[in-house]
Amino acid sequence: MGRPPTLSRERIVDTAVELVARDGAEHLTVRSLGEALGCDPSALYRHFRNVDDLHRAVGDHFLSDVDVAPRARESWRTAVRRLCIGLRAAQLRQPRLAALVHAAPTRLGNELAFTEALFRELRRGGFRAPTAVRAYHSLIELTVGSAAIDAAIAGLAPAEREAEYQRWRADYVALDPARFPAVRSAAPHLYRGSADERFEDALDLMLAGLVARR
Amino acid sequence: MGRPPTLSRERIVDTAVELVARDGAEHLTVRSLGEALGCDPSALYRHFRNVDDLHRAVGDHFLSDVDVAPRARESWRTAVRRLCIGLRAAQLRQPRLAALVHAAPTRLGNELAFTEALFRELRRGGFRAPTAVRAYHSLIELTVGSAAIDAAIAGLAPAEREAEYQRWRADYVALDPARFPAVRSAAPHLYRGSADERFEDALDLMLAGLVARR
DNA sequence: TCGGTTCGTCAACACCGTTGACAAACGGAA
DNA sequence: TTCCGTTTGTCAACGGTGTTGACGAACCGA
Repeated sequence: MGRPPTLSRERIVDTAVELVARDGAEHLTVRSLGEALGCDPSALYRHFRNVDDLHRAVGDHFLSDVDVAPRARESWRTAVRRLCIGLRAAQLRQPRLAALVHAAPTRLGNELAFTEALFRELRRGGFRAPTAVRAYHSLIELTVGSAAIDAAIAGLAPAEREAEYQRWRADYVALDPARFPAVRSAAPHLYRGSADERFEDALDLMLAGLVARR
Repeated sequence: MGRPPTLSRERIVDTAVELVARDGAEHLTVRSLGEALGCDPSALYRHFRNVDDLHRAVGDHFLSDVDVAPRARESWRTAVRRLCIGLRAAQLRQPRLAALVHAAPTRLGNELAFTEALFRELRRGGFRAPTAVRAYHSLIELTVGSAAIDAAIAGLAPAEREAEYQRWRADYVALDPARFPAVRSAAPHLYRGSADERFEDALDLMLAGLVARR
């Protein structure tokens, strides 16, 4: 009964995902999404309470493609590493969500599956409950946290991103060596490579700490 | 020569800090700041290139009370630990503003002083430039990132915060042991203690990794 | 055929950051 | 003293954002 819908939450989310993939997350606006759907922007409010609600749905969609299935012949350490990298990648695919929502765990479908997988691997690594929890919290703090701060820059186009890094580096290189000797000598090496590489560095450091502590 | 200025970067930043403290960082806009200063919003552009420039200046202001002075008889590891904990504390003091700023380093006075101190200690710990930079990036990623995601919950009153943690824990405890065995058995230990303690756990893990790698 | 319901459209509202033209207020030079 | 150049705040506007309420088209059941 009533007018037949041309839109649906699913179609909207799918289009939003395409739009983010094509133009970057910063171009995902109610108006651009309306245009991509061929409808008036305000029509979206028939399916989502507000733009945050929409962002959540899009974020959930991205979280669904983290591969949490156990793999044969994979060490617990490699598995934990892979899980965290996958979580980060999924979160960076929806920056706005990564920056806001991760203050609290959603405790819903995809996130539960991920959490189970992470604890499964930690247990396999020989960590008992209280220690495993501390390791879990540490890994999540690093993975989700770093995704949150990398989200903004990850939304940029590669060329712009590199230009931004270069600008930061230039500022550090230009420092007075008398006042900032340590920073100055480290400056040429700052913000080389990708944020993903820096995250993996940090993750490996933490994993090394975990192994040393076990 | 020229018309005498009624504004200055310092007065603008001070007013912005008051405004953030009173209304929260999400209400810090060019227009509201102009009103608080009793001037036209566009006047701010005589002192800041854009709103990002302003945000960095305000954010840097909050870093001023991190103690970065070197201490006698303090190991590099203890010093690095203290510096990171101090940085986190400063950022959690203005949670919402931290959310605005954390995307990019401010590269201004207080942040430079902090960065210099951190590199000074890492160098003292025997790390050479490229390795020190990787350690620096890892520590910052963890410290700033975890502050970003802890910011929201840190703003709550202690009682509310504990109630929130208990709610999360209850959700995990209520899970079906058949589908989520690993999470279920870890559940009673989740979100015990403070976010600060969990951060220090993670930091110690990373420091242990650093030592192991050195 | 009629009423009720759904849902996309349209026009507006209240914000946001930012810019360019303009005027007021000064110091120095003529 | 007059005039000029410079600084600096004011003003009006532009294009962008999310959001809302009135409206009408399109359908179903009675």
